[in-house]
Order: sequence, then structure tokens, then C-alpha cells
Amino acid sequence: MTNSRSKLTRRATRFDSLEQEVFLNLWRTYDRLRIQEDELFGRFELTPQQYNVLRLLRAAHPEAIPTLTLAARLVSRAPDITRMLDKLEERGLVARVRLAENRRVVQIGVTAAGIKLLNEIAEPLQECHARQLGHMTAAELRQLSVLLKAARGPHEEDESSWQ
Amino acid sequence: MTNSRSKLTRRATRFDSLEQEVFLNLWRTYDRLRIQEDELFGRFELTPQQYNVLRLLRAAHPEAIPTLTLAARLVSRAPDITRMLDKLEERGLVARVRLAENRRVVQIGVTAAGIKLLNEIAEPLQECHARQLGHMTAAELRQLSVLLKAARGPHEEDESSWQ
DNA sequence: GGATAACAGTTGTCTGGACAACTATTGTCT
DNA sequence: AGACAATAGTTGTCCAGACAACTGTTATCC
Repeated sequence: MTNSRSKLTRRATRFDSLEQEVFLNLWRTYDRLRIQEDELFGRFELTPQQYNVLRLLRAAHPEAIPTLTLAARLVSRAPDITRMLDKLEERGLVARVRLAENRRVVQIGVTAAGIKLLNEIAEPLQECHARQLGHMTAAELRQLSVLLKAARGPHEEDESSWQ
Repeated sequence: MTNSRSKLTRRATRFDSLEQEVFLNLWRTYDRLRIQEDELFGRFELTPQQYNVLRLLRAAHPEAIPTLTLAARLVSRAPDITRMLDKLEERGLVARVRLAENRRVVQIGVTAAGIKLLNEIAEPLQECHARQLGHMTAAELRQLSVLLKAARGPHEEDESSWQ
């Protein structure tokens, strides 16, 4: 009895508003799922953000894309995109080219080694995704995606690659 | 025509799987909404995580709770809970007490100054939530919460306060 | 055509998060 | 009672993220 009362009380006072509840659930769920990603990418000495860079570069491959265009497509802002690319370049996973036509822009492309690494990651990543969200039905996942997109809708710039 | 084709192509190749799409949407949405929170809490010189500490302590108030119990209730893991509490204690927002009965545990409580700060934040925070998610209906928000909880379900420990 | 503004990255510096090793205190087992 | 293990925090150290100031390059506007 005490148990159920305290649960009810908790339920009622735990969040100040529906919006706060959604945000905290969003944060918590992101954090829980990210633990899995971190563990996976850690095995390849990559951060999720670095993996994202490689993934985006592969999508553009064999084209190379300007640094800031790449930065804009990343999931989360990266003020340190330069240093992040430095590390990937040191490992030979990406290559930088400064064009003669416009010496301001630096084009980034993924190397063969980068593609190779992506291929090695592919299968364990699929397993990771299965562990993360394998318990949800495809319909639930689609609906979740739709709601998440709607939630951030007004906060995306119009020209964003995230729509 | 080129436009619509390229969009279709992008749509098809952008994600490797439905699970990946969900995770990236989760990450992106979290990031976008967090920008708003950061801006708000920054005005009060708090991180979202620090605000969370105060919020949880207020929920327990006037009781004080052990450091690690508090840490377990936070949204995201905090290996540096000690230093975080140091900073809040320096500002007089929380107080630490080491009990005589068990000198290992350190109890944390929110101070009057902490409660006062929470009250100051309350209204601008409501406005922040409205900006973040005000465009969604209550039904959508509830559904989003449910799906988010379901998504992380298997990744919560049984004794977690997040259920 | 030279000053000025805009653009594209880069670098400096600081704070917060992650992980491991450590200290102090209490419980347990013979 | 003394050794050993478990508990509860704390400290050291390193790396990623945030923000601002800076450099080099191209466009623009008298």
C-alpha cells in the first residue's frame, strides 16, 4: 500500500510538465542507447561522431566535400571539426585536398583504408543495433522516427540536410 | 527532376537500417533540443546535469540522499559526481553531511539558496519547454514518451528509478 | 585598384565527461 | 580479534566539446 502510494506520488511530482517528461525521456534514452554505441566504436578506436564523418564521406564518395559542408551534416555540432579531421587524417582514414580554384576551401574525402574500416564495422554495428532496438517492431520504430523528426522540426534550418 | 531523383536516392541510401535511422534521429533530436536547454541553464551558470541534481534533491527535500543514490537517479552517468557536487557546494546550493552512524556515506541536501534558484528558473524553463516542444500536441508528446521508454526498456536495470 | 567586408578553416584555452586507481570505513568469516 | 572483502566516495589523468579570437583567401565597392 505504501508502495503504490509512493509510486503514485512519484509519478505525479517527478516531472514538472509533459514537455519536461519528453525531454528527460529523450535524454535518458539517448544516453542508454549511446552506451552501446560507445562500446562498439570504442573497439575500433572511434567516437560515434568520427564514425559519422566516415559514413557521410562514404555516402559522397568518390566525391570529396568541403569541411564546413561536412560539419553541417553531422548529427551534433562540431566546433572542433578541424582537430577531429586531424586525427582521422593521421590514421589515414580521410584525406584533405586544398583546391587551386579556391584556396579557402579544404575538401575532405574518405580513403580506401577508411572504407575498409567501415566495412569491418558494418556487421558488429548491425548486431549493436539489434541489441539496442531489436525488441521494437518495425512499425514502432517508424513511428518513433516520425515523432522524433516532428519534435525537432522547428529547430532545423531550412537548408539543413536533416530537413 | 534531378532534384527529386537525388532526394529519393538520398532517402534510400542515407541510413543502413531502420534501427540506425531511429538512433540517428534520436541523437539529432536530442542535440537540437539540448541547444535550447544549454542556452537557458547557461544564463544561470548551470549545466543541465547540475540542474537535474537540484531538481532531484528538491524532490527528496527536506530529506538528504547519499551521493551514489543521487548519481543513480541522474539522467546520464556521472563518474565525476563528486566534483560536480563540489561546485554546487561552493556556490552554496547544496550541503553535504557525513553521518556518524556510517561514516562512509555522504548525504546531500539542497539548501534554501538552491530552492530559490530553482524557483527563479521555473518560469523561463517553462518558456524553454514551450519553444522546444510547444508545436506538438499532448497526445503526440505522450506517445513519444511511451515509445522512448519502450526503446530503452531492456537497457534499464531493474532497480533503476527510471524503471 | 586598393580598402573593406565576407568566407573557410584553424588555433588557443577552458570546462565537463570518462575511466581507472586510490582512500577510508564498515561488514564478514574463521 | 585480525585478515579480507565489500561499500562509498575521492582523486588523477586524459580526451572531447564549447566558445572566442585569429589567419589566410576571395569577393565587393567606391
